Amino acid sequence: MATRVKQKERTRTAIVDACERLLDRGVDPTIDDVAEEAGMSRATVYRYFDSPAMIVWHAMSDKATPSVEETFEPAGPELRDRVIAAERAINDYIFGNAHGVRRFQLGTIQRELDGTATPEDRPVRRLAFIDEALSTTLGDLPSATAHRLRYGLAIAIGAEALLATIDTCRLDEDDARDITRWVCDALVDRALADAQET
Amino acid sequence: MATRVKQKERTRTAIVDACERLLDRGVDPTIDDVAEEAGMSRATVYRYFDSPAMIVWHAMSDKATPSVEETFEPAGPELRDRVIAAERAINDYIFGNAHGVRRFQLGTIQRELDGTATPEDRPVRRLAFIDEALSTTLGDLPSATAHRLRYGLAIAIGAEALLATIDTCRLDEDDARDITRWVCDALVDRALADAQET
DNA sequence: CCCTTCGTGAGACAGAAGTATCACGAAGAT
DNA sequence: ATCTTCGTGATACTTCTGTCTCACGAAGGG
Repeated sequence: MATRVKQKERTRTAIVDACERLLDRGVDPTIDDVAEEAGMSRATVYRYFDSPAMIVWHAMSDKATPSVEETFEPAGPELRDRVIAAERAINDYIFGNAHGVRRFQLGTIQRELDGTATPEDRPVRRLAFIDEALSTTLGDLPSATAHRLRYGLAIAIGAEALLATIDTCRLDEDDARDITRWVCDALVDRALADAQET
Repeated sequence: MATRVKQKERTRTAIVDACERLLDRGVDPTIDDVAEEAGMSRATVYRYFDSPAMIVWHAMSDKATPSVEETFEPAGPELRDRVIAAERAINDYIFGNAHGVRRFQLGTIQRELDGTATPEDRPVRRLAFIDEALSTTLGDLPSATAHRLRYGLAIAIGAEALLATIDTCRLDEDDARDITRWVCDALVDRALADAQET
């Protein structure tokens, strides 16, 4: 049935691209800003996105993030090294783009409050890195342990750890990074210990 | 020189209380709503708070949370038990009031983006619980280890862990809680191991 | 008890969010 | 080639945010 799919796709992309350009310029875009930058009517933008926060959310989702390949290229097969490589890659990005990350997080929470959160609509980026980190060891871990490690790491690697350490506890960045590394390492220890016991 | 301190205090409290009542009624209050509920002028409310999010933030801060005493009353001196007690108390509250917690978090992030975040303006609640959990063992841990454990736990116990597990990774609540407990336990293991080495 | 100070109320105003309506014109079908 | 469908532009309107001004009146000092 899908009518005028390409046209809609082009419009949607144009909106998100316009928003990205505005974000790069450092402005906090309103719907009007995005509409003007994209060269289209306010009404059209509203047909695609409910709120400015949602456009920003999609624009940030499309932004360049570190690549999984480059991250693990220098890493050996050791679980500990690979996890630390993942921590470094993701948290370098997160802590280095704190402002944009917070804006993105604002969108995530708003989606949840609106009830407009849709599970399938974006893959969780960090999980690609975590899974790659676990890939060499996955066979050696009980599946329950692998599951706990996967999502335990997801708590310590990512935007939420930034919010907890920097924004809430008001640690400085070096301190925060030291702690996230320590947490990741502790989770690896525990996962390996769980594996031994079985 | 503080003039009319009590009057200002009364007005401020009236605003926050009005906001709490509205939140209890399930509405997402606007400034107008709060002003009407508090029986005062919009202008007055604006004199005390920059945005609706900030009123909500303060109202949520004042809401009843579990008490430190009750939480640790049944716990022994064992670090592991005390940490798990803290995890249960805080995360029971967090996961049980997810909606309000998300709204609160919205305010926290917005403060950070606005540059209006003020470190001293609220104590970080979870740290009171974490410190009470560590209190019996603190002498046995190197200070660097205690520091890492304190803030490592702060990542796993609290609103941000809810955001990471439920909202971002879309785990169900039981799964999420199992993982936060496992993370806390792993951090305790690692802290005790660090202490041994020294 | 008076008088200054200052918190408050009332209302105007601008900007942005968000909704609704209608006409236009290009995409897709026959 | 013609007709229908539907995405878009334009525009008006409502609500909320956030700022500002000015007059009132009670608190607190003399």
